[in-house]
Amino acid sequence: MDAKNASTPLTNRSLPIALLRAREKVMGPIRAMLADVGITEQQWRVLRVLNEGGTLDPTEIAERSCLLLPSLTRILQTLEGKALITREPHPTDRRKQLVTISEGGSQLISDNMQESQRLNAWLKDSFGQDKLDALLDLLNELDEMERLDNR
Amino acid sequence: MDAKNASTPLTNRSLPIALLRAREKVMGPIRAMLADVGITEQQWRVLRVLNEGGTLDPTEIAERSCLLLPSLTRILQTLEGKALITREPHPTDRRKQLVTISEGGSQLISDNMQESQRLNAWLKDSFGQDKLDALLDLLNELDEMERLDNR
DNA sequence: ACATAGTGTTTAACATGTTAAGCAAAAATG
DNA sequence: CATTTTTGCTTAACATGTTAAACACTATGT
Repeated sequence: MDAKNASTPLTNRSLPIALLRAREKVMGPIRAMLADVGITEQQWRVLRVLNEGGTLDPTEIAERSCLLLPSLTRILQTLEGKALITREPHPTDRRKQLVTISEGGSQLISDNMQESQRLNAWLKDSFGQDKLDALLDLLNELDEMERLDNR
Repeated sequence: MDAKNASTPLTNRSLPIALLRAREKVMGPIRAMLADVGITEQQWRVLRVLNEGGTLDPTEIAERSCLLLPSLTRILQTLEGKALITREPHPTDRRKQLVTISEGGSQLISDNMQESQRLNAWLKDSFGQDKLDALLDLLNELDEMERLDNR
C-alpha cells in the first residue's frame, strides 16, 4: 500500500486528512469526558473563553473560540438554557449583548479542568514535550501564512 | 500576550484549536474551488477515494475517507442523486453494496485535480517542503499513538 | 433630520458530525 | 436446523459547519 501514483497524492498523505485524524486523536478523550457532563466540545470551548476573558460579546467569543457566529448563536442559546451563562443587553449599543459565565459554568470548568490537564499531561508524556512544541510551532506558523485566495 | 497562567493553557496554545485553524487554512481554498462545482469537501473526498480505489463498499469508503458511516450514507445518497456514483448490490452478500464512480464523477475529479494540485504546490512553496514533511510526520506519529481510553 | 451604508446578531436551509437504535442478512453456535 | 451473535448499512435525533439572507440598530454623509 505504498506510493503507486505519485501525481495524485494518496489520501493518507493528505495534510487535511492528517490534521483531521490528529485532531480526533487528541479530542477523543476530552469529548468522552465532556459527554459525561452533558456538554459538547464547542460548548466547552465557549465556557473556557468566558472563564478566561470575563464578560464578552458574541463576536469576541466567536473569534476566540474559533466558532462562526451562526453556530455560536445556537450554542449560547443552549448554554443559557443550561444556566451555564447569562446574557444581558449592552448598556449603550442596543445591537450588542454581554455574555458572562455563571456560577454553575465556572463550577463545571473547575470540575473538569483537572481531568483535562491530566489528558494534556498524558499527551506530553506519550508524545514528548519537544515534539509537541515542534508540532504547535509548525501549526501556528502555517496558520499565520498569507491566504492564497484573499477574498 | 505570553504565558501568564501556565496552569490553564490559553486557548491559543491549545493543540485542538491549532489543528482546527491549520485545517481551515489549508481547506479554505479547496472548499472555495469545490463550491464552484457544487460539491462539498466530504463529497470530494469520497469521489477521490473511489477514483483511486475503484469499486468499493461503504465500509471501506468510510475508512479511507475518514467519514462515519451515518454521514457516508447521506453523502452516497447525494452523490447518487447527482449521478456522480453508481450503486449495485453485492453479488453474494446481500447486506453489502458496491459503489463505483461514474463517468461524470471521474470527469469532475480530473477537471479539478489540477487546481487542487496547484493549491498543494502553493502550500509547498510558501510553507516549505521540509516543514510540510516534518508536519506530516509529526501528525502521522501522533495519530499512531495508543489511545488513553481504550474503549 | 433623511437616506444610506455599515455593524452585531439572528434565522434559514442544507450538509455533516456524533451517538444510539433499527433492520436485514450472514455467520457462529449448540 | 433453530437460536443467537455478528456484520453492513440505514435511520433517527440532536448539535454544529457553512453560506446567504434577514433584522434591528448605529454611524455617516448630505
